[in-house]
Amino acid sequence: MQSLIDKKALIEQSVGYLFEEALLDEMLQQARLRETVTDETIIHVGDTLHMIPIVVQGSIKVSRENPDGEELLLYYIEGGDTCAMSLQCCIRKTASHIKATSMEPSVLLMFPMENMQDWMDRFPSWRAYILQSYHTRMLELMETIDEIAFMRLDERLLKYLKDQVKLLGSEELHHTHQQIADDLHSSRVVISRLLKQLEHRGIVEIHRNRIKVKDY
DNA sequence: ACATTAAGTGATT
DNA sequence: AATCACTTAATGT
Repeated sequence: MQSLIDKKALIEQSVGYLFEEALLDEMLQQARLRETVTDETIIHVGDTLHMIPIVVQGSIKVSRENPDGEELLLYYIEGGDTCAMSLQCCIRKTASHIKATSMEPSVLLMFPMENMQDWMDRFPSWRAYILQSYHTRMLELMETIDEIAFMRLDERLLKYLKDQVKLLGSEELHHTHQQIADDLHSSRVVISRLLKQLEHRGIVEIHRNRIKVKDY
């Protein structure tokens, strides 16, 4: 079966080095593949999750969203990583507090939440992986808080652009100013002006729907 | 040619 | 740094 072979390869390459054979075998049996397109929302605020995702290809951004639909980007998840928050959400069947959006065409492995308690009990490597994930997310969250609290918006914008370039693997970003403003929880006008400044400093080139980061 | 959407700008708070 | 009100530019039909 073609899909089974693909799945095996994907599991091997993305998390093969993390887990023991027995767990990898079970993962192969249980995994469902999910492919996403750019800007597809994977998890909405308020969703209850039944599967826990591991990102194998591409990149996902995780944001906070208030009832008015205003957003703030919290952190990114890329290859081999999971969002530990989704685990708690799965097990306790509580609504998600975050929104997850794929930033590029991505591939996720989805595991039924029925396995979670069992895996936690039987596989030390799985426990370690989940704890590690919590820790990493916590550090990233602190970094984001620092940025919001201590950096000026123009510095934040520049860091955002650099992060996006690194994550997407291209210095050409196909974002509108409005999208950037949403991620940083600012306004389109302000982002346009700051981008213009960066352009004058020779750091970026601005085109419609396209920003080239030259100097990073 | 017209409508729609993205981006630029001056003034005000 | 945000918001308003408006203009200009790019793109789709």
